[in-house]
Amino acid sequence: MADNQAPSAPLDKLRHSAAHVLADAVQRLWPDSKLTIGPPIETGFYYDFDSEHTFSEEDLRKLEEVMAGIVKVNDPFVEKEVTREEAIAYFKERNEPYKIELINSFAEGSRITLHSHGGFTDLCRGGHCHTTGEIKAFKLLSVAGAYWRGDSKNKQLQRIYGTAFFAKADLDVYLKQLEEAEKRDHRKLGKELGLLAFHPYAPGAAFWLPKGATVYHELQAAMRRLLTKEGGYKEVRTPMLFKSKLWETSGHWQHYRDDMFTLEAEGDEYGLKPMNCPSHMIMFGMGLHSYRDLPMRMHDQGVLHRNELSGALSGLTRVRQFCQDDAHIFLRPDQIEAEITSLLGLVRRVYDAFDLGLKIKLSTRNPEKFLGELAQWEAAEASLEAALKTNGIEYRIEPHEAAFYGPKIDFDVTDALGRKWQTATIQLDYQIPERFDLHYIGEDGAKHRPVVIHRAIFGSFERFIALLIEHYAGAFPLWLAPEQARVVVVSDKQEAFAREVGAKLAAHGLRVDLDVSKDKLGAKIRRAQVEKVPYMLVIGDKEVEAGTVSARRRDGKQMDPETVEALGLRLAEEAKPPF
RNA sequence: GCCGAUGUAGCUCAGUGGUAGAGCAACGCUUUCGUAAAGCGUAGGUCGUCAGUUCAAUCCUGACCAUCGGCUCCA
Repeated sequence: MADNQAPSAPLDKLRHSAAHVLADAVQRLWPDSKLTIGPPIETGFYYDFDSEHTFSEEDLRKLEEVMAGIVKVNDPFVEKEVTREEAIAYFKERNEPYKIELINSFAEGSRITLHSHGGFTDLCRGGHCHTTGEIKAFKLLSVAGAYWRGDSKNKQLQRIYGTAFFAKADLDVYLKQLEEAEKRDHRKLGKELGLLAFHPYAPGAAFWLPKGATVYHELQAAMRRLLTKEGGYKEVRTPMLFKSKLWETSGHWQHYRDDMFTLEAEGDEYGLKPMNCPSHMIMFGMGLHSYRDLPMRMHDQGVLHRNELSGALSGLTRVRQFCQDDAHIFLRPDQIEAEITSLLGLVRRVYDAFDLGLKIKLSTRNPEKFLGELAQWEAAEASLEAALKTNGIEYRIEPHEAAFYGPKIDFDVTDALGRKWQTATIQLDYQIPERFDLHYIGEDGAKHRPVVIHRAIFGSFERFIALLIEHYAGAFPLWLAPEQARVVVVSDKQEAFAREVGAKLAAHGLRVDLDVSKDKLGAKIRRAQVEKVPYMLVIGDKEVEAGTVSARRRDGKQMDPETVEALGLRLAEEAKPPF
């Protein structure tokens, strides 16, 4: 814990204390286990161990029992300040090499403290509750692998995740939430609702079934319309496969090759594009551009491939083949701030339409992996930050998280299980125009270097759809619903009229299906509910006689009878994209 | 890629060292029914793949593939 921030919030203190109690329990049951670190996190806490013993799910239950015993004894947490030498001697005697490594990494003159409860002592900056007895409501959740100090070159440790709350009721609420969240998981719902599928022959690449493809296409069309009709963008299409020469020019060969799929043909090496930017640079470079034509905005929904590590793949949120709602904006340096401001507005507008919350971060230069001059980077970072500040946007800085070509503003959405996923991004790039030797003709008649903004609003359609499925729990708003209305007959006597109703609604551009199966009405209603169809139209003798329909909404609400024409107009209006 | 777990019928899941079951779905018949599951019947599986151990492997062992929880990495 020593190299982490000392917890300040009371709940963090409780959880940090729970991590100590866990470490105590682990060493009681498996004394050879070496301690490393164990901080509180947003949803609880974890502790990383280096142990000969492999922790299993059953072990977690045993550990919980031992922890409960420690809690019952109700020992106080006690702090003791020690010198570096004392600390090293203490952990040397206890054979705790990781703790010694931590102590050695502390800056000269650091205050070093030990925290104990009962007979257990850990190197720790502090931030505990008063006694172990306060940790009444806790649960160990899972075991995972984690590298020592977060570096994949280091030894892999075993991480035990847990959570703790002040009250049992709070813990129960949290566990219930986890359960509910699992029901929204896009992988589960994607299968159940027949939206998409995967196959072992194409790991990391989705099969979009008709229903899922509908959602995909609606989103593509909506974004295309927004950007080209209102945003001043032109849509382009570019090749997927390029000779290595391009990737050398773009810098991808040097910085991104491990993530690319490559192949050989006629002795030439090719790479499948992992991003659209290089193709757009080529396009810009094909013509001569006046300063009057800038900003020039190219939108591209092309297919991208990235050779992600097999263990990193995850449903739709992390795939090897995907499309972004990508665009590159070529502009003059004096246009940057206005463009960023308008992009921030665009992102807000789209996410508000979905009622999705965003976390915003400014990712700055990675000192190990960057192209170009330091001064330019600093200028780029400053202009992004200025735009955020002028627009009164709350953000946090993520050091070292920039792309290799420039700093960026990233936008995160949280999934059903509380994991954050990056979606929208706005990246400023002074490097790539340089590498592709791009220029425009200025007012002065001379050549000038444009700046490039890489940006995406949805991010990737795949990831965005995953988040939407979870956000709506599969119950898409009308404009995205694969099947917008279902006409259900009470008995097959009404089939002819039902077909007429279906055809009339379809004529309004609505996606309508008919259920004329022999099941009872209740079964048909249930099926439509389970499939989360937004509107059901039950057609019985009443409807046939009156020549009207009465829609049943997905939430169970029964609408007043109306003509099919009136309903069609109403639904068509509701089915318009919200941006 | 690494650590750990999982893989049985279209789906959800039982199960055993002596070559497998349930519910739902599918199909057939009966029922024509008013807002969340009608009844009966039929069919459906080289138990992820490939090796090995064994008289015998879906079960034990190993390798591989895929998926899941994390780590690393990232839209």
